[in-house]
Amino acid sequence: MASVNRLLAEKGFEAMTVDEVAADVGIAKASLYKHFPSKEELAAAAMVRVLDRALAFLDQEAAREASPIDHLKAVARWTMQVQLAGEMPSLPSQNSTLRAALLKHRGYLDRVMTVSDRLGAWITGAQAAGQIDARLPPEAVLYTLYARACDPVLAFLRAGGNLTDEQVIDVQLSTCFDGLAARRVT
Amino acid sequence: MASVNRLLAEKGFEAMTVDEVAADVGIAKASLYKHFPSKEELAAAAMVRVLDRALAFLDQEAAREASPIDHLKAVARWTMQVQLAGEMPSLPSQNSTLRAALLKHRGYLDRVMTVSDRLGAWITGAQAAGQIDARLPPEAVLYTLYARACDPVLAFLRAGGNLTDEQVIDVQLSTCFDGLAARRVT
DNA sequence: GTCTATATAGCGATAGAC
DNA sequence: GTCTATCGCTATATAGAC
Repeated sequence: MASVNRLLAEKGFEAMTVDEVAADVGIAKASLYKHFPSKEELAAAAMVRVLDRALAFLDQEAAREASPIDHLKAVARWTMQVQLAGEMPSLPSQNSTLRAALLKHRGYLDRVMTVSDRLGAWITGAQAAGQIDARLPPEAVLYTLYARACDPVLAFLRAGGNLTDEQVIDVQLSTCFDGLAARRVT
Repeated sequence: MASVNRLLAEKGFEAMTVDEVAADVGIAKASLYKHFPSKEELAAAAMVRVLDRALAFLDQEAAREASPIDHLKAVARWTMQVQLAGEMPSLPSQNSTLRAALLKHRGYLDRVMTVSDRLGAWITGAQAAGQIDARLPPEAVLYTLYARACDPVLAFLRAGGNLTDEQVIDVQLSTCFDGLAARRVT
């Protein structure tokens, strides 16, 4: 599962081959197919796994005393940390066989819905409290947070070599919540 | 070339097949291979084409009387318009054979460098003028603008059905430059 | 330049022995 | 549950005639 996660993050679904996964795990391809009926199901299991990690983080975060926007920032930070650690399988926004398979996958859809509901509560809470721009559609905020999982800027900034991983995340957290434009009042 | 652009935007490099391109154009696959020596070169030509369109837009924009940040906003808007029009071939941030080919492709690299230089001038100009947050590394701003070309939020917001394409772009322009957090002073 | 036909290779998936 | 061996298909790329 960890191998799939890493390869999926590294190369994407189409470029990842089942042979590679099997080789990385150290078993035969046929053995892998005894556990997962298809490449799509294999990838879906990796997606479910990361969503379970996300749900566990949300539980932990909900127990913490903080304002809605601080919870959202913590979520964004966690998401980017997972991506930089190479453990975030990239979501297929493009049309693909994986996308079709995920849209029929109960376990995946249920988890996405649960995560979205819980983030949605923080988003509307933060908007009501004047912490998140109330003019933005809540879905736009939600999608923007999800997009932190596949933000290509993280890898580019890291590749630049001038910033530590934590600095990269701080920059992106600032860009995400405060924008590129200078703020007259901080 | 337009077919490649569209298919590349729709399905990505790995999922796009040369057969599809040939069928879409209405010629035989072998005929296509008389013009382009490989699938990578075919895709690279599409990338070069969109970069030339970008350079033409930068010329036009440079002739307009405006402050650096307004130029940058216009560029971001143009980029998102092209993406929503289905004419933006997605950049391969992941490892792939295309990425390797592009890194050896003079025409592509030259154009990327030229675009980056011209955007870079506006970025540092906007930072000096206090319009862009001066604490952000200029590369972070540059990469963030490039990332508008493959922002998955655009497609998700459009799929939601509640916003017109122009509204989607306005929301994302606001998110990009002003951030998710509410501004105390606008 | 365009076509038909084909070479070549890699991939997802399966058969069947142990 | 794991293996070796292989099927069937599709993809990139090429040969060679017109």
